[in-house]
Amino acid sequence: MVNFNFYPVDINQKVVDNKAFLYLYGRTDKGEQICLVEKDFQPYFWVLPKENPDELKAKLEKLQTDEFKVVKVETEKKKHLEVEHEFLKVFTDLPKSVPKVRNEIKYWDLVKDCFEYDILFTRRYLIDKNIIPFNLYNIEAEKTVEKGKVECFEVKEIKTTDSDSNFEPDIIAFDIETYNPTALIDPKENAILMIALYGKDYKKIITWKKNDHEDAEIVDSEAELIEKFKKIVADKKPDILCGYFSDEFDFPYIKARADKYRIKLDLGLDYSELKTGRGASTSCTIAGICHLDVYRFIRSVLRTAIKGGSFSLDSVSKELLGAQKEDVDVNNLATDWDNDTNLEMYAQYNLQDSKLTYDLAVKLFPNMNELVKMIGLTLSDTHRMGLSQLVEWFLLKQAPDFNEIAPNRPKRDTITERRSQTYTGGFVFEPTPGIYFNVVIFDFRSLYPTIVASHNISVGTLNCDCCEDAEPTPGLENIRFCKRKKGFIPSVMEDLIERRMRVKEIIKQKGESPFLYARQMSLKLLANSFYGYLGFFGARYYSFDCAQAITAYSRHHIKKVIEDANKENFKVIYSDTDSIFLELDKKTKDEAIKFVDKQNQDLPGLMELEYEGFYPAALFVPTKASGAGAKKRYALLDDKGKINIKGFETVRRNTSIIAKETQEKVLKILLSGEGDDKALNYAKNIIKELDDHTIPKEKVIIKTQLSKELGAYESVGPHVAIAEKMHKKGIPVGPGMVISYVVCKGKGVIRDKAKLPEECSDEDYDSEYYINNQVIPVVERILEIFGHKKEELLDKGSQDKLSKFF
DNA sequence: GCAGTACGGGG
DNA sequence: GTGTACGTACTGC
Repeated sequence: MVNFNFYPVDINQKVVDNKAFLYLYGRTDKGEQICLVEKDFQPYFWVLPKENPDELKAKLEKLQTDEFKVVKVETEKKKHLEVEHEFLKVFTDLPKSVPKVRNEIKYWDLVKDCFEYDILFTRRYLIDKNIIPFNLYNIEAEKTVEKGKVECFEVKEIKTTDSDSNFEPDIIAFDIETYNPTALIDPKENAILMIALYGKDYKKIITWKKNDHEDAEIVDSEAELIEKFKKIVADKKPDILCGYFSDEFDFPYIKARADKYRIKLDLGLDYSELKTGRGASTSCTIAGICHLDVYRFIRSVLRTAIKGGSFSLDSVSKELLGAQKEDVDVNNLATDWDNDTNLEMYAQYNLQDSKLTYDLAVKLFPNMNELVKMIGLTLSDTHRMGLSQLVEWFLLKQAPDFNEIAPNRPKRDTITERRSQTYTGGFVFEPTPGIYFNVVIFDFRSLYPTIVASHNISVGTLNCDCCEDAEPTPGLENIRFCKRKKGFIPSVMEDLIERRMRVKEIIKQKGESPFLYARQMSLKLLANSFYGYLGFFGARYYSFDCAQAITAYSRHHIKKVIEDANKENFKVIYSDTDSIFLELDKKTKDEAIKFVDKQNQDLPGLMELEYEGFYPAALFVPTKASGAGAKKRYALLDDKGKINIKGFETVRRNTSIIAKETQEKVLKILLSGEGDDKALNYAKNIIKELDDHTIPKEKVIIKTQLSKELGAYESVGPHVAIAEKMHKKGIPVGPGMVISYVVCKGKGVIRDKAKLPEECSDEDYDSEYYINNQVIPVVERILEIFGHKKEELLDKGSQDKLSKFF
């Protein structure tokens, strides 16, 4: 018997001799990578009997076929949605028998329902044993022999430790560059030219042509490059191997090339091969090593925190690291590779991408670590989860502490039904379009979470039997919540809010650290996701009435603030859900702050109104339809002179550069007080330049991606028409390729007028199209505020030509 | 207005 | 594998 301290990192399961074993990989506190084998955990699920539990128990105990077997049945008192019942805990021989047994018995007369039959075996184990990845455990184990790259121990006991020591994972980032003679990405045809790896005190670029980069290692062929990559991963033994978009690009690409050379990509610590997901949205996994796709985490969890709108490595790095990619046009790589030119430059570009990925992983690790600790699943699982999934697994993790059995995931028809139901959202006070000066913003801190906690909103407290005469939810006569007993969801919510308040208190006293910041952010993120979760059609704990009650309470509270503000002669100009914009008019900033303090004395429980800030100017635009102020579309000038644009046309790839530039410039002119005439003239001038064709065609190119084979399209969009033209000219086209085109003069629908950029000159583009469909739409509603009509945007010279469009 | 399709990230 | 995205915006008809 041996005893040591251990940080779990990853978990796997395997069936050996018709028994399911669990393999917990990780690192000892001495830094050795090892594997623990658990042989005594049995798969199970829950059955709720209809009336006669003993009869059902006896029948289940005898259930056995060639395919599956029930090995044990236990009776246990558990709660389901806060109501106690007698449940049967049904153990099966193997994990895969669980769904089989469930399918066999679900229509039995004695069975009312089955629960928790779709929780993956490895996740079930982590939750039940309360094993939290990256926490330190004391292990009693016995040395055993298993096929693998690391030492193996059979677990006898796993004990929690008091240690607050933080696990510091070894992280390696990687990135590939591929041969790209066409715009088409094709792993069947095109080789991997370089792989860069970057870690703490480690950097290397592997390539198979002469390269003068000081960190380059030259091998003889692409096949050797892949072997070398394998060897480095095996030698460096990282806990985390990360890439950027590597779930859907780097790893599938490497796998495809390895298959071509019949190289086994046995990166797993048990020599198992890299598992690539098929199609979009699936993950690539390596046994024993956490494959972290930094892009997935950013997209799924940090999406609201990224202001730039794009999740590209370059823009995310700029925003989070203040660093950027090398300024290299990777489109020339194939040509340069063929000519043996600039290869050192590409090696540096490759290395820089892996460095940025590494730096992002290190920077975001505290956040991911906090989520892992709250959710209690591996980083590999956690970092790919969306907010609803995080809430769901958080609840699944908490449920045993409340003796709760979780509801099932909804079936297709339930989802359809849920999707069709709608209810009123937050309160919106529509702004009158215009420009305002000296604006103050208030907002409720964590509005929905504090409502859930303060008003006891939970599936099990909804319309309880014990408080029938309690006051109903404002505006919802038939919805009220228990006043006597705190519900499951409000309990965990209150815990989240209070934990966050404690962390913030520590930050106040001891100063901020990345770790404390990450902890409070993660708590906030999770708490804020509950409301969306309760109203999400795919949720186990879906509750239409709870979701609806939350917004009803929010409307009630914000309307009260607006009323009070108006009474005190603040001018409310806009309000949406949890925020209120006021024009100070004759009032002062101090008076606004005092108003907030007074409001807080009246608010219940954990609810709180905050003074968000002061803005010298704010601009609201009208909607197309009503002419009233559009919600969530405004631009602010802050007291540092910076312009914040909210909710305006997000610029996608298929918008021309000229449209984006014009909109930004017009807003800047208006907010900085240079006057609407100047803004109008600016826009007019752009329109004139488009009409005169003095704007170069580069600024009017529209780019759209081809998603399938040419023959597979039922409807032919402009980019498909162009792709067909390219195909006829002998240019290879296929799925994934970005088609650039310019809408040119001519007759018919847009696809008839689209041309390849190189086939037209600055003179050929259709000014009318760009003026009417690209530039005017983005500026007209802004200028409308000042009474300027579309027609004013047009110079006399072009008036005739364009008048027919209005 | 509906249905079908593309977007994202990567080279 | 006790699994198979997702929410939004545009175009064509």
